Amino acid sequence: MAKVQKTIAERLQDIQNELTRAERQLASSLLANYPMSGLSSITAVAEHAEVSTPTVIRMVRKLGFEGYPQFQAELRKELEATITTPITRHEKWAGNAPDTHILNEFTGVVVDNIQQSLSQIDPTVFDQACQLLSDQKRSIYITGGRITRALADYFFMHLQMIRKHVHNMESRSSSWPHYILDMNAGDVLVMFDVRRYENSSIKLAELAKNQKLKIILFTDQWRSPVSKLADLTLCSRISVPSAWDSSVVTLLLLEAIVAKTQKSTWDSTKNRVEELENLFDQTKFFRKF
Amino acid sequence: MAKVQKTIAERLQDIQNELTRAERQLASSLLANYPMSGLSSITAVAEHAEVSTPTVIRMVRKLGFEGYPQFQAELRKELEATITTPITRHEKWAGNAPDTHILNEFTGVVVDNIQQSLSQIDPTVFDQACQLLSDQKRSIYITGGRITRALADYFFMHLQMIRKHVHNMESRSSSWPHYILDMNAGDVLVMFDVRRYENSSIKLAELAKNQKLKIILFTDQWRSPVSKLADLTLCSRISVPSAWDSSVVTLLLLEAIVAKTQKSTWDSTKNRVEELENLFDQTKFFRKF
DNA sequence: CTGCTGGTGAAGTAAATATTTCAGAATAAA
DNA sequence: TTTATTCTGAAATATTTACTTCACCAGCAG
Repeated sequence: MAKVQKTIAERLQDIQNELTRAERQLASSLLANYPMSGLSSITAVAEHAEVSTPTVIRMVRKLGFEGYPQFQAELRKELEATITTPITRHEKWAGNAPDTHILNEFTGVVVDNIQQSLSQIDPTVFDQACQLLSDQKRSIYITGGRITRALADYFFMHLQMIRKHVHNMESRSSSWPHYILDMNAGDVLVMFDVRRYENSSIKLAELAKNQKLKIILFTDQWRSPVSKLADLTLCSRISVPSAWDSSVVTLLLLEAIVAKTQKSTWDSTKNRVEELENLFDQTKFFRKF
Repeated sequence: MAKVQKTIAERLQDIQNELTRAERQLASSLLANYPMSGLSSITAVAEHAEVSTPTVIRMVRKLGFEGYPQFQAELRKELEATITTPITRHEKWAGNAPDTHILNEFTGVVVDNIQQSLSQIDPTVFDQACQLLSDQKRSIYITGGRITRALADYFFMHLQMIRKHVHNMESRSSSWPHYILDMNAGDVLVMFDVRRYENSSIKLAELAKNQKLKIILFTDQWRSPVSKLADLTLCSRISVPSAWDSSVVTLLLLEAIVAKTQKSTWDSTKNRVEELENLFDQTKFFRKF
């Protein structure tokens, strides 16, 4: 079994007696508030320990590094390993596959994306979005682009189960004027726009703003230009090892919004959902199991 | 009481809207593994984010620092405060929300679903599915149910970019005979069927079997009855704290399949994709940024 | 299409950091 | 005291890093 690499701190301790006076002075200064003190420039480190810069270099070489930058890089790596243990890293997701299998690789990145996206989301924005979508006095209009069409459909279908007045806008921008004609101030426009941002989106957002609509935008980490006009923007990380981007995080957000909206409006929507279930049962279109 | 100084991460979040494209790209790169990525030289940071060094300086100035070294010093200070107070265990997904917030609850369950689904997937089944879908001699037919319609559409759109002869079957079962008429032995039928399994799915699967089609089925952990007829079955865990089920894991599988299929057929599909990109460029329908 | 504006990075410059050299200080042994 | 040896930092040099300038190009208003 491979020997675990010693930390720089340990190595410093080990070679203590091979060090000269000035070097020991330096070492003790470094260990004093390890490892932060090693992250500044060689000059700062030398001054802080009250030794000369050549002393720093000589000692670093005794540790086996080629030069100060190499030493510093190692220190950074060490530090990174220390602070990034927030989640137990799954080496493998698909148990039977080697961890180089695309399933494992892909899944790892997606889970990272989830974590990072979530950590950057402002929960009040999320809550406000749910708030707007629960308000039955507002009509909801949903629109997606080439890629996000499917997400828009999915969201539409679920919202439709929860509440009235949900409209799934056609993709063709020529059909938008008809929708816009019907929109009232305070209505909500849900837009999806991810990279290869569509020119038409901006136009639509502007029209909607003129009608005093509230805009909820789902976009990627680089933010569609629509975000300047949107009232609420929710960003997802979408890069994965693939020729195309991932929609997983966005879908997760949509489902979470549906879950919360459904919970908060359960009293008023309970009947609606039950009726729907009955209708499906009656058509014998679905089997129970 | 004095206002607590915001962290650089928070400040970066705050000014997102005032940032330009390249700057956002940089900000996102910095936040990606914050704060370690900010501790190397300006050159390294710029390269890592794939922007130029002037962009780094400009953004750092927008944050109110005089120059990069000042920015870096602040980061170090922040990091020092963090590591000397190791309270920062990541119990939460959405950083600012309490862990009882639905975002955290929901996300936790979804990530569990991902892990469990993946651990139960046979990678050879996954590989075989990719294999079938890469084979340009076979036509592909895709069909989804009420809930899974959006997933089917999403999959269709991506496969269509990769290869020829992909067909998105209408939902109405009355239209299926037309498709079945065109199917040849060896063609592939991709089916989606999750709970509240649809009666019509079984019928379609039987018809397809008669035509000697290969069936790839996406279903839930309890398995649609179609799985008895399917050649390859891929199951996802779908329960979440919501009135409805989650499609996140299924979407993840679809994207992974697309990624692998695209990679394995890249030589032959490269031109197809590039041509497609050109067409989109020519229609000026999308903007570059 | 035309001329603007603002964002961007290549290239050049300034400033620092890192490294080498070397003279002299400190130490130890004769 | 000499003499050899080792250690040290000032100063010179090499290398990187930080910053500035500017031409170019995309996007956009007219």
